[in-house]
Amino acid sequence: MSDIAVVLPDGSNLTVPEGSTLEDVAYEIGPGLGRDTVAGKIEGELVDKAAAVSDGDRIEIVTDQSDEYLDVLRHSAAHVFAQALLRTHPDAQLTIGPWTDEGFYYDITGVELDESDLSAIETEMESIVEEDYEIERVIRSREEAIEKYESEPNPYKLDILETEAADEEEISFYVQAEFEDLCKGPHVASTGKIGAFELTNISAAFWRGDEENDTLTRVYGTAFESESDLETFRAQREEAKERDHRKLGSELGIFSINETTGPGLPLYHPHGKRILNELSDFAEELNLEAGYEPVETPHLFRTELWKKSGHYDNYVDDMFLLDVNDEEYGLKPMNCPGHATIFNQQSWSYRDLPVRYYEDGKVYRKEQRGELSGLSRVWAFTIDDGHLFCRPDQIEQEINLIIDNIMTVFETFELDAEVALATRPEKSVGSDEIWEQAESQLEAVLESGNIDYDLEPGDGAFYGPKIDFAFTDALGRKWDGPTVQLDFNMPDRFELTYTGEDNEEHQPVMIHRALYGSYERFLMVLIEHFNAKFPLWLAPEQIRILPISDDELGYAYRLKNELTEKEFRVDIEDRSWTLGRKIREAQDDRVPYMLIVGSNEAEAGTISVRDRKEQEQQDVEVETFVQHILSERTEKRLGPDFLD
RNA sequence: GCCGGUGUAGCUCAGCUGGCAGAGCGAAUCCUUCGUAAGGAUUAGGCCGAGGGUUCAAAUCCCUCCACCGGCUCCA
Repeated sequence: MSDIAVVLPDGSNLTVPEGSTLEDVAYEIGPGLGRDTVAGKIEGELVDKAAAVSDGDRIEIVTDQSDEYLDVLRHSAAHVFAQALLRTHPDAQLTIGPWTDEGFYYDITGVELDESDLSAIETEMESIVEEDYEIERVIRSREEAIEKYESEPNPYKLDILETEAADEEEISFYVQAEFEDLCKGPHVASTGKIGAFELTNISAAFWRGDEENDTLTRVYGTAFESESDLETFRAQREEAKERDHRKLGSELGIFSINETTGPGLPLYHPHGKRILNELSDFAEELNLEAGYEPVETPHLFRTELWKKSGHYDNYVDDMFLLDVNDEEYGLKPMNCPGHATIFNQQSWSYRDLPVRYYEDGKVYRKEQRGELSGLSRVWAFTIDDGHLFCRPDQIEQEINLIIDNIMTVFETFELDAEVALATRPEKSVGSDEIWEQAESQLEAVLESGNIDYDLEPGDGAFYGPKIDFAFTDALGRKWDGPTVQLDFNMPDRFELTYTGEDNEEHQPVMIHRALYGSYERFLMVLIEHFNAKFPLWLAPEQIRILPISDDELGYAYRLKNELTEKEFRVDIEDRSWTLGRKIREAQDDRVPYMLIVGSNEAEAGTISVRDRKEQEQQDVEVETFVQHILSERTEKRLGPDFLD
C-alpha cells in the first residue's frame, strides 16, 4: 500500500498509509492524541474521526480541548433531544438537527409541540445523559437506509439520501441505545459528555428554508460542557434582554411604535431626536470633509421615475404606491434615482468628477409584516445616503475615502468591523471588463488598507460588486452595517454622461454608500452596544443638576444657564425627593454627569460631581469641570471620564 | 407572507374549571427640605387589543381581524 501525505495545522507534512482515517493520523502523531481524538477537520470541514484522509489534505484533530469540540457536543445534544422526543412523542418525524453558533436545533414534524412540552422532554434528556449511552457510528448500505426511511416513512430523510448523500454508497448512522439517526457526524463518545443543556425555544422553519416547502417545527436548544458555562450563557442572554433597544427605547423616551399610527413606523421622542441630530451632524461633518454636497429630495415621486430606475420592475412589491388624480406616485424606497436625476440636470466635464451628493433620505419599504421588529426592521427609515459619480479610474481613490470614513465611524463608537467583498452574481448587468476592473479595484483597496475581509462570491448586487460592513457590538453580536456598492446599471438607465478629455461622451460609475446604514438600525445597535450609556456627545441628557434642597434651586439655575450657554443638554431635578432618590433616578436614566449642589457648594460656588460609573468628587471648580467636558464632547470620548 | 406564542391601568404582571376587574411601580395632591441608588399619606387611572358569536351571565369559551414577541424566508 502506498503512502500519502497530509498537512498538519503547523504546516508540516505527515506521511501516513493510504486509507488512513483521521484517528489513525492522530495515533501516528502520538498515542495520547489518538486516544483523545473526538473528531477532526479536513480542509476546514468538521468530520468524524473515522473519515478517510486523502493525499494533500490539510487536516486538524479535534479533542475535547479544541474550539470545535463545543460544536460536536451540541450536535450530540441535538441527538439526545431527538431520542428524548421519540420516547415522549413516538409519532414525531425527524428531519435535520445541526449545531449552530449558539447551540443546536432539530427540525421535526408529525407532532404538535408547544413550550409546555419542553420540560418533559428535558427531563427525558436528563436521564439519557445520565445513562451515558455510547454513541456509535454505524455504516449501512444505501439500500438499507432507503428501505428504513421508506418503511417509516420519512420523506425528509429520503430527500437527504437523494441529495446530500446521493453519491455515498456507505451511509453513516449514529446509534445510541434504541435511537439511531441518519447523520454524517461527528459526535462525542457518549451521551454523558453533555455536561449541561437547555431547550430554549420552539418555532417554525421551512424544509430546506424554502417557503414553498413544508413547515416544520423547530426546537432550539443549547449545550455546554459544564453547568457553569450554561450559567454564563444564561447571564449573557439576560444581559441582552436588559439591553433590548425596544425596552430601553420606551423607558428612556427615545422612540415608540404605536399601533394606531402604524406598524414599522417609529415615532422619535425628544431624547431620540437629540441622538439622531448628533449622529446626523457627525455624518455631515465627515461628508463635508470628504467633498460631498448636501442635497434634498422629496419622499414621493411619479412612478415614471421608478420605471426608469428599474425599481418598478424589480421592487414594486415592496413599494407604497399612491393614486393622485389618476396618476401613479410611489414613496421612495431608495434615494439613488433622485440623486441621479439631479446629476443629470447639467452637463459635466471629466474635470468635474467625482461629483458627490448626500442626503439623510427617508425611504419607505413595505417589508413583510412578520419581519417588522423594533428599529431593526421598519417600513420608514432614514439612510445617511451618499451617491457619487466618478470616472472608472477614480474608483479606487473614492472607495478608499469612503472606507476611511466608515472606519472612523467604527472607531468612534468602538464597534468592531467585519468586512466582506461580495462579487458578481449569476444574474448581472454590465460588461465582463468593467466587473473585473471594479472587483479588482475593490480588492486592491481592501488589500492596501490591510483590511481583513471575507470573500462572498456571487453575493454582489446585480448592478455591481459591493463591500459589506458588519458591526460587532459589546456583547459580541453581529449586525448588518454600512455598505459600499458600485453601480453600472443606474448610469446606463439614466443615461448619465460626462465629456472626457477626448471630447467624447463617457459613462460615469455610480457609487452608493452609507456610513451608518440606516439611522434606525444604527441607533438600535448603539442602544444595545452601549446599554444606552451613550458617550457624552450623544447622550440626550448630558448633565442633571441635583439640588439637595429647594434652597439651592437658584444656584442650580445659574449653573444650568452657564452650561446651556456652552450648548450642553442640562436638566434640574427639582422634585421634592431625597438625594438618594434623585441619584437613583439619574443613574437609571443613564445621565453621564450628576452635579450635586447643597449649601456648601452654593456658598463656595463649586459643585460635587458624580458620574454614572458611581465615581464622585466634591469641591470641584465649575470652570475645571466645564473645560473637561468641552474636550470630552469635542473628542467624542466614550467617557464619562472627568473622574477617572 | 408562513409556523408558534402573547395582548388586562402609563410600565411590569395576578385574575383557575364563566359569576362585582386586582397588586407593585409610575402619576397627581398634601406632608417632608433631606448629603450620595427608592421618605410618608391620600387620590385618580381600565370598553380586559378590535369586531362578531355561545350563554341568564364572557377578561375567561368559540370565530374573524389587528398588533406585538420568538423563529423561518427576505433585507438597511
